Amino acid sequence: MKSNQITIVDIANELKMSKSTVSRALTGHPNVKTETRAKVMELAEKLDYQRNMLSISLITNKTKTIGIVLPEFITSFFPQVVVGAQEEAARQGYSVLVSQCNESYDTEVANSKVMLANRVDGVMVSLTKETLNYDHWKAFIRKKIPVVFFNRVCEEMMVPKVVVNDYDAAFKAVEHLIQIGKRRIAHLAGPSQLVISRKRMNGYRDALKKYDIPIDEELILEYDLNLSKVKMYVKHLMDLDSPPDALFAVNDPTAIEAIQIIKKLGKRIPEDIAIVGFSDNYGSSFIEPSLTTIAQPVREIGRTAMELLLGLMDKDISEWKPLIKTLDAELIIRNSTVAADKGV
Amino acid sequence: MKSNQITIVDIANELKMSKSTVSRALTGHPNVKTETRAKVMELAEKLDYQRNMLSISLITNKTKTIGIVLPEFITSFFPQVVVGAQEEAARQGYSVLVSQCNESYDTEVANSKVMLANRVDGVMVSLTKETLNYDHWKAFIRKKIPVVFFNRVCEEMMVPKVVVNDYDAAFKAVEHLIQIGKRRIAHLAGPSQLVISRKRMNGYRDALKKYDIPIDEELILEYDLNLSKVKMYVKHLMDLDSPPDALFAVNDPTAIEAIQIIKKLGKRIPEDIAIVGFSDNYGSSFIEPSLTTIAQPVREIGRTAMELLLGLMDKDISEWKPLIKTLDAELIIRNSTVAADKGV
DNA sequence: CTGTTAGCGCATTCAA
DNA sequence: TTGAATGCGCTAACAG
Repeated sequence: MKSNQITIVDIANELKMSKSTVSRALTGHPNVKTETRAKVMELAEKLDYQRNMLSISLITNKTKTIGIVLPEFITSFFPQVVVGAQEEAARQGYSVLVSQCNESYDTEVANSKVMLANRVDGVMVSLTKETLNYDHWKAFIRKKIPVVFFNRVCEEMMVPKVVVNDYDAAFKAVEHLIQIGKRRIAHLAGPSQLVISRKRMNGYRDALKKYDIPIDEELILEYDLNLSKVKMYVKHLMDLDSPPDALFAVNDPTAIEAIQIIKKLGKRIPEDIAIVGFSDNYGSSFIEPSLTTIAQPVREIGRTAMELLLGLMDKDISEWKPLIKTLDAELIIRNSTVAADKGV
Repeated sequence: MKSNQITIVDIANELKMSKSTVSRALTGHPNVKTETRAKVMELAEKLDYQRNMLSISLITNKTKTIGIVLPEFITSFFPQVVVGAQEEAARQGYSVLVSQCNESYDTEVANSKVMLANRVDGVMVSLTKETLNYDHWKAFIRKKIPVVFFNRVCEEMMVPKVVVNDYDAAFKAVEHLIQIGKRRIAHLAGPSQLVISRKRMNGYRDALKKYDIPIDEELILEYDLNLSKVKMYVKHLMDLDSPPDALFAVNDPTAIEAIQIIKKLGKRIPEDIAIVGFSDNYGSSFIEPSLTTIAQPVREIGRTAMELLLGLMDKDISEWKPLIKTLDAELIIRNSTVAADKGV
């Protein structure tokens, strides 16, 4: 079926010249008379000619499109990453195909197929919390399509990754809790298949060790990031014979949920229990008490991952270096750990 | 440049049959011997063959891709709409190309060109707050590419649109403020070029009229949705000789900002001033006091818009009906208008 | 049921 | 500097 859009042929006919000349004029080829080029450009403009990327892609075997596959789209984190990534992509003349997986492994696999079918030039991936098998991403490497992971990365694949210093940040967060005098620090951790969960957990453990605080496994709960379960875990912790005096949550949505539950329980934050989150999501600054958390350079993560990915574009697969970029995340101290005295 | 991916030719050669047979087998054409099809499918599976959508699109002149152009990606609203839209698209075998405009008209125009170059089969659009000229979208109609607007719609274009009953919802919100005894109700409105701003404004005005409350233009401020300016507007209102006893904000981010400022000013909410927002964004339920607002069926908006758009796909342009779907938005009453008595 | 041929829109050889 | 011819990977029309 013929397209109903303007093509090079239309321009060529109108101008009574060959398609190849028109093509050359349009693509900025040097061997075209200035006058000819001007005529072509003018008519193209007038007819609102738009290059058909499909045919160009078919020939060049490049689509100038990057796939971005995300675990979810609900928290403010991933959309912001996309903004950074898209900015960098646009700057280098690339479009972006975004898809989110509702934290489902099956959807992730399906989305990876969509990316392949659309012949993206590369993919930027953050894994779902369910993902344990990486064959669908390894297939990209086999087909020489570059993959860059960010945030939720795959450890066993030797490809570039962009992460924040989760370990250090978690360490600092817990150290902060210790420094304000807390000793029974609970950790509501993420699922252990996620590297970030494990790193944050390690930071937590090592901070306690450094200050010779015995690690009480009773205070460490691993959960699947399903927010509706936070209530159960928090209640469980608060019902312990010796309840925690602080809580380090794996992320902000979890911490925010916990704050609301703890307030309903009639406990004071931070006096009875101090709380720290991770990511500085929207809302963390105005929940009461405001949440002490770790701020991640969100857009920067997207921009960097895209930069790394596009950097692989013209290189042979043998030159792909599994560079791991670690960006700094910072502790932001707010009222959930250090109460401000302000009149209400 | 040859692709380094498996093609139909590879399979045909290996199996010593014609490309057309392989193609037919792969696409589920009826006229293929079961045995032949089985052989092809098996080898395709084994070689991890992936159909090249580019060439198919070039032939069929359909990309099975829908563009979604958004004004921003920061508030939780638009990403959620995308989730709904993407679900429906996937259900019907379509991919989605998402781009956001940072509320910039120029970026919107640029993004529309990207969509054209990528030959999307249709676009789902919500305008930036700057957009006053719609030529770039009219060009789509001229090229027979269907356009559906949602949320921030273009009134002068006769295409399908998905909106919520902004007028009614605003009316109900203000009526609610009146019913709890407020009389000097201010409105921090959105830019008047946005239809939603005007509709919400009209709902506000008509509610006051219905209850014979004189409209005080002093209490109506139009602003550009730049949150950093909320402080100025709120202070201005509170400094009036006769300050407002209620505030209807054009959206939740604005209302949340206002709440924080008013609290710092030492005023009580809702006693001194009650506040209502619009959209029920993330955070509105846990800011203190929790925000009375209008809940929009966010995913439903995305799903419906995509449905409308895909519904136009096989139809001739003459059959495109400028159907306007209006979804219901509901008032959610929280503590920013009706204080709950709870011990702290 | 299977093979052959043409062509989608364009960039890119090779000739002129 | 320009034109003619080839083909990217695939589907569809036409034969056999």
